[in-house]
Amino acid sequence: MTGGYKTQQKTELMSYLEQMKGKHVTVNQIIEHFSEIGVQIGVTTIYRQLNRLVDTGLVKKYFIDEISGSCFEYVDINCKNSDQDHFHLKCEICDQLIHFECQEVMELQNHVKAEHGFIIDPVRTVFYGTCKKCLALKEKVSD
Amino acid sequence: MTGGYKTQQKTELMSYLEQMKGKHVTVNQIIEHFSEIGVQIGVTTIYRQLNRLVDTGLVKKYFIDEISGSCFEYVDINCKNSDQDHFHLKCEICDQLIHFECQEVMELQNHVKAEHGFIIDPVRTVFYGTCKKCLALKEKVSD
DNA sequence: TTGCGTGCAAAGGTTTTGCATGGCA
DNA sequence: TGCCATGCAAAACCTTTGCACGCAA
Repeated sequence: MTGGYKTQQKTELMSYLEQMKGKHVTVNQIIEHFSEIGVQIGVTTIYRQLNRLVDTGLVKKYFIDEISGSCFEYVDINCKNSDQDHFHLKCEICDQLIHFECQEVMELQNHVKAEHGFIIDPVRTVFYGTCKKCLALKEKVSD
Repeated sequence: MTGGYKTQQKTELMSYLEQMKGKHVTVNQIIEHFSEIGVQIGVTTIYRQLNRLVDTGLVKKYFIDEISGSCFEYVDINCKNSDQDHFHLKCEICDQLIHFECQEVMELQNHVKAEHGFIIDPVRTVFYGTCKKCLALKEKVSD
């Protein structure tokens, strides 16, 4: 699928990414993880594999201001093909990924297409913000 | 307001940021600008002042993957509550980043907050998809 | 055997820090 | 005068690239 040869490093990396599905992972986290479980894998390899995965669309790359360096996230392919019609909300505090089906978003999609000529891709678009729980917690603290 | 002494470098930087209000500015752009108009200002100073401005909330810092390095944008305090919030559209084909102010998105934001208890963060959220030009090109090709 | 994958070392780029100097109040 | 701001140089990062070696097919 990804092409090329099958190596231990690739297998281990994919395994970890799948395990962390729905959460963002930094290169440092990956390095630490492999260090902990005693798997030998070079930084260069991690970067190269991640870039390849991003190119093929299996992994999404994004930036978060509090964290130095970029984050990566495994994208579930099954999700990709089955239901095109839902979006994701992602809480920046607890990292929870929320499946999100909502008529209003569909309408926004139509509006943006009609008025701005832009077609929004639901698979890649993630709404970042603060979820219910974390919001409640936040308000509690500030009291 | 910003505290500290008033220096030529600070004044020049603020002036440029205000002039570029509503647009993203990279450190490189700032350096080039001052080089062009013949104002002496060190890179260190630019970073230090920008960080200070971000801390005070006068400037927002963005991380956008298509650009190496971070982006900064002056926030007009007067408009902070009205129409300062904008989103970004990013074309997955041509990589263009589009500033996007739209009533419908604000409404969606309100809806999601009211119905789903989730507060969408405009700074972090990017709509991925296909822009007008690339869409036209796509359709042309498939004809 | 072929050629991709790996990993070291080095380079490239962005941002921060140490420190001496200069400028504001 | 006192202290903050500046800017050079160097360091600290993150990421990519060159190259030789190893390993999958």
